[in-house]
Amino acid sequence: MIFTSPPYADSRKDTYGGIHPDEYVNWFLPITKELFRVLKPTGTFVLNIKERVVESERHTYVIELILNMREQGWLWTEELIWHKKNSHPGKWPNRFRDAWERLLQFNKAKQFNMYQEEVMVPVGKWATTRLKNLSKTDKVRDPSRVGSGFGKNVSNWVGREMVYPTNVLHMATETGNKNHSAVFPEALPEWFIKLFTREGDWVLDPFMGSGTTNKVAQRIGRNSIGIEILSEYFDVAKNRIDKKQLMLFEKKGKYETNQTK
Amino acid sequence: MIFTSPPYADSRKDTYGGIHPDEYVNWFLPITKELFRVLKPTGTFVLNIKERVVESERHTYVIELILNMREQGWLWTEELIWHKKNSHPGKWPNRFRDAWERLLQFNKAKQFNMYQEEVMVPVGKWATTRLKNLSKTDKVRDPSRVGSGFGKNVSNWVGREMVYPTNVLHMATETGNKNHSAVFPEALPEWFIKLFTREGDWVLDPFMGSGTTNKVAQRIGRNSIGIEILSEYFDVAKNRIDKKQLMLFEKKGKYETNQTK
DNA sequence: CTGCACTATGAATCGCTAA
DNA sequence: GTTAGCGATTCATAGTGCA
Repeated sequence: MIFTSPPYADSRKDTYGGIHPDEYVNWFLPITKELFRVLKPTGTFVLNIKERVVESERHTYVIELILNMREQGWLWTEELIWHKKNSHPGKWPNRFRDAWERLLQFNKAKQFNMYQEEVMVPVGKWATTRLKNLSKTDKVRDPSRVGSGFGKNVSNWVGREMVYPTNVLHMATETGNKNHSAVFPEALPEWFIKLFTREGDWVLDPFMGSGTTNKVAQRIGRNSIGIEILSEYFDVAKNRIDKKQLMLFEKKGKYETNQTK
Repeated sequence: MIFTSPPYADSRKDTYGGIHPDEYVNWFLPITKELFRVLKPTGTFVLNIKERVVESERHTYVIELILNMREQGWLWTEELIWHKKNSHPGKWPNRFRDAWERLLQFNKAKQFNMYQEEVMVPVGKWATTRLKNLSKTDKVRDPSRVGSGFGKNVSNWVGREMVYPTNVLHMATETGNKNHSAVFPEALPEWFIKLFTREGDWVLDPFMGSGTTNKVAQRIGRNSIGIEILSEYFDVAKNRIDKKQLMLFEKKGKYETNQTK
């Protein structure tokens, strides 16, 4: 799988060079093309992104990116929401605090690897009271009154302690650490790595930053690759990841590089 | 303001005729053009919508609609999230339960009416413990470590009981009632009506359905207009809205109509 | 009047089978 | 070969009724 949180348009000018929102799509598409090339057919690409406000409007580069990636062959399977429970406070005259980001799920084929049992969550408190005494209809399949075809057999739920999650993830941002300005919590890549890979599988983060994705991958027994253009971040990542795993990073040799800002 | 939840593409085949996802944008654009015409310059249009899954992919009609509406002159000011706490259960091999919908905010100008104090929420429990003992840095403006220009003065929060909300709304869908298949909770239009209008202002719902928006508008002292093509829904709405308010609905006369399914 | 027990149902999606 | 129809699956909430 590929999990990444690329530099947001213009928002990290001091650290990453800052891509202008209007140029963002054209800057990113050559990269997604390579990601499409290297991802296995059963793999998944999860892109954590959010559009900036430009001149009082949400900029359209994210939704344009989706449309263009579909032209490259990507399937836009799903969009999950990361609800940032402890988002920055603040007050603006025309909007409220931005407390969510997109987690765009792309695939190469309709059939892909997904291990839903790995991310189950505890059932809600309602279950303890609801399932204490079952009525007669609770013990058989009870079809919906509106004829939707929906039905339920409540007795199937007795003893169940874990249920499947929804496509809304509630996670707090991590605070107070790292020399890296775009910090997502470890729980975020961990959730997707567990969901879309098994032990020994490979995880790629093409915008490694301080290496959170790779650190998590290492901790839960996945192989991983990180790519990072800035040596400051690379140094941070090196200190966070087990040394014996760094062979690929440390490879010697000269490389041809394009000129970049 | 305009608040509406149009028929979702194809999803209510039995009740609304069902617009095919591929035709959805072309079907909706003439309507948004008229909405643009009638909305005041300081007004706001809030569109509650979510894309269907078509052949294992999220369909692109919503994001295409955003792009096309901007061509009409609309500003895409913000996208808020409605987190549906009690979303439909269900299990699928390739996705989880869909627990959120989009609330797209469009405006005609950068300056619009917004009454943020009307939707403040109680401060979280963190305040009672966090503010009990203030450190030295808590009492002055403490700039962000990442150089974002953000700063905070914690002592400003002492004694505050209400705070501004975020752009993520947590509300349960309404259950067990109504002869209308697409029920959003009254709290949803209520939040936006309070935020974007004052008493006596006008609220329009061009897809009235069972009249939830109009009922709420009436309860909190706003004038409202609802438009509904199906007489069954109109009858439901009539029973939910105070009779003396129905003059506009009851207007006599024959109308020219286009042929519709 | 409060609390508890119980019931109904909500913008769903996938895959198989029959037409 | 394509499409339409149907069965299977599964949480959390609000409302009602009764003690």
